[in-house]
Amino acid sequence: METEKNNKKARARFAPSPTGYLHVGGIRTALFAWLVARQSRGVFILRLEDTDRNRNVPGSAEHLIKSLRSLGLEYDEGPDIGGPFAPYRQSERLTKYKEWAQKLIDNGRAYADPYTAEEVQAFREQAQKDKQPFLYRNHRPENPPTWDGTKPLRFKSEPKAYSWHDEVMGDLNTGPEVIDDLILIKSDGYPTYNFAHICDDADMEITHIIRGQEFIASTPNYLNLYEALGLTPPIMATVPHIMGPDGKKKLSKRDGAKDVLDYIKDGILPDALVNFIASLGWNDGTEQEIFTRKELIQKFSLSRVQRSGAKFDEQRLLWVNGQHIRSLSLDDLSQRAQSFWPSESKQATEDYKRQVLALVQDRLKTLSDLPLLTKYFFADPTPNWSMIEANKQLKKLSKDELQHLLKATYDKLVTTDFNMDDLTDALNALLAQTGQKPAILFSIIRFALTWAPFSPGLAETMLVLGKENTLERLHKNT
RNA sequence: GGCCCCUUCGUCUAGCGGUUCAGGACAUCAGGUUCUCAUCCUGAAGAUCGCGGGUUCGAAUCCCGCAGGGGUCACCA
Repeated sequence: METEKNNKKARARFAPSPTGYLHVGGIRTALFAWLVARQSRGVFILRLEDTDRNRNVPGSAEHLIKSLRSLGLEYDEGPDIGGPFAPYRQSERLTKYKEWAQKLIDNGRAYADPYTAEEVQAFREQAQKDKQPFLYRNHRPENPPTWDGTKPLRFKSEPKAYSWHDEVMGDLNTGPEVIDDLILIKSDGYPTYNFAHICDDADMEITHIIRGQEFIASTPNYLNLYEALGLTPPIMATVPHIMGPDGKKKLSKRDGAKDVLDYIKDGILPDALVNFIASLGWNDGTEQEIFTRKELIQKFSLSRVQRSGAKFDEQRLLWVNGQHIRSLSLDDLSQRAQSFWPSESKQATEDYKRQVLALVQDRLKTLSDLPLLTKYFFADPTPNWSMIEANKQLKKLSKDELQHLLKATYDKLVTTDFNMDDLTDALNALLAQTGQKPAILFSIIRFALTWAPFSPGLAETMLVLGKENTLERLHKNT
């Protein structure tokens, strides 16, 4: 059957329900749809599926929108920005669904459901007891009442076998036994997802539906509905779930699936998160692991998406993030780091911060590591001699001996020009002069300057701290 | 229970009948980079390709069973 229509401009939508925040599982279908749209220089659409009034959570639509923007998944049509097929909120499109429903009623393909919810529930329980799948159509009434909007409106299905192509899953087949009379419009007047998404996709000229695995079982029912409405189904792609820590069940909020905005707040770069999520279940067939956004748009293809679920691995996310941080220019990194500096840095100049940043760029796994890594560049560190006790080499020396080494360093540096070459020469000269191993001399100097468990190279650190500051800190510890 | 999908190192994966006693990446461990941490580089360990049958000169790759896992059978999406 057909493969991807990459040459044609896609209209791909992300259609979440505003029922909470977006986690990595949810963002993945958004990302894939976005990639398909951008790849074909087509259109990415956000549509809010808010037809279940009980599940809507106030504020979650705004949160969803913020999440998409934070990740750089900009949409071209959506509830807040409009577009040629507005509105993009299903609760504002009720008349559209009524029109589509009327077509089905007129063709004898929809009818009012005369049963009460309790009666249907009784049928369902009986089926379960008999270990049979529940099919409403086995109870389809012979002479249903006229639909007046107070009862659910059901689709009168025509059971048959289907084969169809899914961009991710390949060719799929089912028999007629899975086709049933779904509810099109609920008794509260709102359409079900099953009906609304088909109407909207048609109205909005959607070309690609990308959705989670849970919809695969109902796809034949949708195909039946498309036929009854005289519609050609869009290209469908079913992506597997991202798995929770146990590796078996899909990742859920219960497993602690984080809000994607929290990753950004924790210093994960949007490009890194996008790279990571894309490569959870997708690769381009080469050994490349790190992709820029541009490369993803070029290389992504639904047909190379994995059919099995993948476990979310935060370790790997951190590695991907580190790779992206390191590939950033200093300018770019400075921009992104702005809100992550420690409070001690308030007085520091931009230029000084840039110098510090250059030293720690290779050491950042996330931007939120910044305070831990840089504090001592902005405020005098507090001496902590227990760190010396814990050091295998230094604990062999007396405090006096250590202070002598610092004094010698001080004296040498007073007459040293603070540039990389002269500092390196001075340190080498001190090694010769004191007869100490680097493991002793450099360690004690590093402690005196930073009192931190780790820091960049000695000469670089002194250079950024500056001569005055370096001498002062050495002096303080003698 | 019916229907559908999935199953390669701990994890993410490459692999589409032979050049693979299965390649890469994360994580782990060891070594190198004048001190630490990190980066970077090198190396090690780690998968009887879920199991059992077939087809074939030859199978992780094709076919059939089985098992395990997942999804679904809502007036939720």
